[in-house]
Amino acid sequence: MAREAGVSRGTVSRVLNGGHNVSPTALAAVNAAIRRTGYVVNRHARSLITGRSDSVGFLLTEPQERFFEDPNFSVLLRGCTQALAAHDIPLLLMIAGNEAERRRITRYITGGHVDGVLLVSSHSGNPMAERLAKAQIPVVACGEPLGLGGQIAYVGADERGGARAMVRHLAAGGRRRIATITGPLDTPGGVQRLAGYREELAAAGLPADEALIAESDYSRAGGEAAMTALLRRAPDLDAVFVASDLMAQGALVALEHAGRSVPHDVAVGGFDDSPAALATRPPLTTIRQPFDRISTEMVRLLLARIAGDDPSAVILPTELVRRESS
Amino acid sequence: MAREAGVSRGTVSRVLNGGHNVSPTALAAVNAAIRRTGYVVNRHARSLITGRSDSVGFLLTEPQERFFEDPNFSVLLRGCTQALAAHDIPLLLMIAGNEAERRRITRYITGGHVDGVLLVSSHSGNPMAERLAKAQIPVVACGEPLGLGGQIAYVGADERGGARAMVRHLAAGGRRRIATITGPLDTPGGVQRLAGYREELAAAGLPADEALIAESDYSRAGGEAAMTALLRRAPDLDAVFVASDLMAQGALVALEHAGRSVPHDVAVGGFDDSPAALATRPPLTTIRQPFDRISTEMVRLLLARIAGDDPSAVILPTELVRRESS
DNA sequence: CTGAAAGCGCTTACAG
DNA sequence: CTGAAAGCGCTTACAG
Repeated sequence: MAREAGVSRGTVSRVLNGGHNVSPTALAAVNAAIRRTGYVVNRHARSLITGRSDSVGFLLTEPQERFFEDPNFSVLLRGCTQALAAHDIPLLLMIAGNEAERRRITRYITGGHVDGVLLVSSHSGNPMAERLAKAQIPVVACGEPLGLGGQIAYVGADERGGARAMVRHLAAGGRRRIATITGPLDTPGGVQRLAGYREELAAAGLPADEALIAESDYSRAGGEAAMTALLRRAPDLDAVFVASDLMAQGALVALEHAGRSVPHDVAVGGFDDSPAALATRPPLTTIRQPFDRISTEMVRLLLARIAGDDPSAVILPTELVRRESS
Repeated sequence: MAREAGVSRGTVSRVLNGGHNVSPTALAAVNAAIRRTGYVVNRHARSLITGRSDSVGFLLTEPQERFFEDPNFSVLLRGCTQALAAHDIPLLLMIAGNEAERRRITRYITGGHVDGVLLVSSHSGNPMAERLAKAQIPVVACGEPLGLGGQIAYVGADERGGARAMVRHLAAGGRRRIATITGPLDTPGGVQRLAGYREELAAAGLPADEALIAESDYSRAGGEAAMTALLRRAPDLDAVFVASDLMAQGALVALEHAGRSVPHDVAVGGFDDSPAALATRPPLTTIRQPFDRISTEMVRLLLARIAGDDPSAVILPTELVRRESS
């Protein structure tokens, strides 16, 4: 290659790395030679020197069923792959469903095989975020990692605001006994969406009633079970804000079994605007999470972290999407 | 490391690469030192020598909506990640939704960044398989790549047999006007499942009727549209075999709009046994594709290809799963 | 602005 | 079975 362009290997390398301190003549010669020969740098040789891998990990720490079932993960994964591809950075997919895998993957990551990791998991109790932060690995989480304030960069949606918007919408439709099915209360989404529900109920002058609140697990089956429990505890409910579309799918099944028509008897609101929201009968009114922008921002923050920036947080707005379920 | 174990770097390397030609004493010393220091080989240095990257690509060549919508991809992706993790091989996710991306990724792959690729795409008309094969990249496809017979290893399910089993099941339920919604007829799944439908209809002594056949695109919306068209063309149909669960989800919507009850008026059978099959009302009777085994086999074949084996094909059995839609 | 040289951390013949 | 040595293809001070 150097011979092909009639310059030294050092000059070729300088061209490849930004073209600083290179004369226009040399630059042109090298670029021409690159074009002519289809030369591609050997990433391994480069990484051996620089100590960087020029790749990042997408780490999913969820039990395997969740990944199968919840379309949100695919959406996020695809968005991040795209955003990284624009920088010509490959994404390594890592799935840590249990402690053995978490150990193996931690070893792998701290071994320097990736420059940073995009961490996706609904549960914030999981130990990966902390371990990686301790090992000085640049990490950007999806959603605020509870209890690790400030140590880890993250991108989140305005969960609380979204929840309030949904409850406001249900109340505006004349509903007075508005129930909620929450996500796990050890997850930021679970906590924030419930907080928004409570706030808006108060703002609307509706009484708080713990019988109208059921905690669930973001799964379809969990949503169905929670809805069944709510109907037993509070048969007079006339609306329900379900903290994920997938759980809402389950809730609709329970409502159908109970002979309640949607939205006539019970108005239903979901959260996410995932593909699941279009798969239900009736289609779900829901809160749209801007997954495209979330992925883009996660990648931007991670690249900045890798370049040495301090951790920062980005909160993106959510939006009410009206369909037929309420 | 060599010093730590009191042997030469050559000996350490030999231990790391299988421990051949190493005395038990040296082996023990090296292993102890590894344990003690938490030593991890530098993959880049190793790759620089061996010319291999010790990683493989998972290449998805689908327009982006499909990946969002179709749970089969996630299932496959997860299975392959797991299977590779067992060999400590990272998976690079690559998504080529358009020609520009295909070009970039082809360059990337032929640049030696991965040792082989797992190719997933329903359409066989796409040019990646051929390009990669030409560039001598080990490839294993999911489903038989049409028109590339023998050049490319692949793993598939017994699509035709599955289709036959479903039609047999519908006929056994007393249905006589059995329609079908096919996948795209430039995909192996589209072709094979339709062939199975035709064969079994003939075997059951039921007349063939082209009005009962509608081609679609594996999407939910496509399934809905196709079902609507079928109901118009053949209002007397009493069953429909839909070539994917996602399309069946759409078909159920169309049937509901048309006021046909399932399974009473129309029996519905899907294909895949994807998570979508459990999300419908009623749950779908479907043909189970053994995605777990498919991923495992794809990985096995790819590793064998990389090791120098000739391309081979594996066909896995499918199975009827009875639920409530027929 | 540019070239010669050192060195990144491994693997692999080659002697012994 | 083992060590010394060469070399993989880059990048990066260092002189000039």
